[in-house]
Amino acid sequence: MRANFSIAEENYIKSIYHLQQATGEVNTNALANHLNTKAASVTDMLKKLQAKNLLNYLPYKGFKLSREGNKAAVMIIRRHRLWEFFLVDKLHFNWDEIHEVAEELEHIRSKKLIDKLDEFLGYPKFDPHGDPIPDSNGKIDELKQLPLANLPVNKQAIITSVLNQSNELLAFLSSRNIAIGTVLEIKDKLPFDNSVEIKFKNKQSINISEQVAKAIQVNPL
Amino acid sequence: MRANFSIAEENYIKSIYHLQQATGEVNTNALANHLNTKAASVTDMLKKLQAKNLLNYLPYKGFKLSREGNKAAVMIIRRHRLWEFFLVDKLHFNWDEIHEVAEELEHIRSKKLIDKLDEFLGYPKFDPHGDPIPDSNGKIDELKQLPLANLPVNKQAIITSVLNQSNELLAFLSSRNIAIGTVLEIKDKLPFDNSVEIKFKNKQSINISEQVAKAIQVNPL
DNA sequence: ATTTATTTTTAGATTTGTCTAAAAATAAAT
DNA sequence: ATTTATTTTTAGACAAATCTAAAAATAAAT
Repeated sequence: MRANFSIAEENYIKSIYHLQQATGEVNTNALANHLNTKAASVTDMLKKLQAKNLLNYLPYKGFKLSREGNKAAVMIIRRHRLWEFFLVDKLHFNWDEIHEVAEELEHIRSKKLIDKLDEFLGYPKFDPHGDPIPDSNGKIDELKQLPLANLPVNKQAIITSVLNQSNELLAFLSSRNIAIGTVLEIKDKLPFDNSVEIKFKNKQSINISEQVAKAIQVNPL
Repeated sequence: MRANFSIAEENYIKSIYHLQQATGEVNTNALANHLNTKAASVTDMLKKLQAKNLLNYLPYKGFKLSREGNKAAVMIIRRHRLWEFFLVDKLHFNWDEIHEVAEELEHIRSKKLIDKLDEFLGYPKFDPHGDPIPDSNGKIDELKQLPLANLPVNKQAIITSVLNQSNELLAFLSSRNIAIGTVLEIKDKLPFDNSVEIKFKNKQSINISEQVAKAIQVNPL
């Protein structure tokens, strides 16, 4: 059966998914708050999602996404994150400007569009915030993101995001060819200033200050 | 005042614009037919557009877009055609697959998104169907499209579209570096087979058969 | 174990965009 | 110039998504 949900339904599905991920538990009020709406509206929609088998919902008891609802959520998130990647990588948006626009783009439901966009972008694994992008089958690289400063020595990792978005830092990183997706490992941690000696796959090594190493988020491979 | 219309409103505005362009006159039934809806629904929406000063509407007498409505229409068309260009040029969609998707993308109303997309695409002047793309001020290169076969000798023109979408023809054209946007002129028309001798801006000349010259649509410069 | 507070759901109204069926205005035809 | 046909508009209903206010269920507190 062809999945085809309204924009409102998709926003609920996505919010439930995120709240489940973040807190394990979701309740009506939390969801209403997250969606900037009222609890009564949430109840109405829960019943609708239940009727569509996207949700396991027992009045007053609680609710969570069904297997099918989960699948739908993952595909919405795939669309959102691919568009975010596009906006930053191709259109050169800043990281703080993309969310709103991606929020609209994510609702364009053409499987072909998204798969072709994915191909065009080079099958990126992480969006500009470092969150993993589900593949076309809905598989997600589970991410255990940590600051580069906390990465064990000699453990390979991939850069997934940078917390500090200052132009100075971004310019510094780009001058060193450090970007999201760069693979590196720490060869040494220098105790007197907490700077780290990192080595790229091309064997080149450079030294990074503690502040920078804390801002760079990585995902161990 | 920030223009912000619903998707339904935008679809009406766009349809009225297109029908005005095509036939000069629009009436309620024609618009209902074009939008795949009913005349009563059209009347309702006309009143709403009138209230927003997008339309000059006199019940029973007729209606047409106001200056402001026209401006809105042009911006919607700009979005639609830029996305169509993107789909073909970047994502390699075929020309017959893009309309539906562009129909959805056109409603994402972020001026910044569209202007950045325009820049990314290299400020294209024509969409893949050869229709002109309005610039960010709403200015349109008015198009008097004609088959290359009918272009006068020694008159420069730009290729705006190709009628026949067969793979063979597209392959032939691409092997000769002929594409949408290519600037050329006819140096000679050979009467015995109606083939034409065309010359590119780089001074190179080749011969094109009558069939091909009829399929290539150009816009005189 | 009641009372009190919180959370969730119902009941009923509202807005947007649509519809059908009937009425009103305009156009065409005898 | 009436009658007939066509077009357009009104009137009233409906579905989706939302809201406020009140009721019901559950949880917390004395």
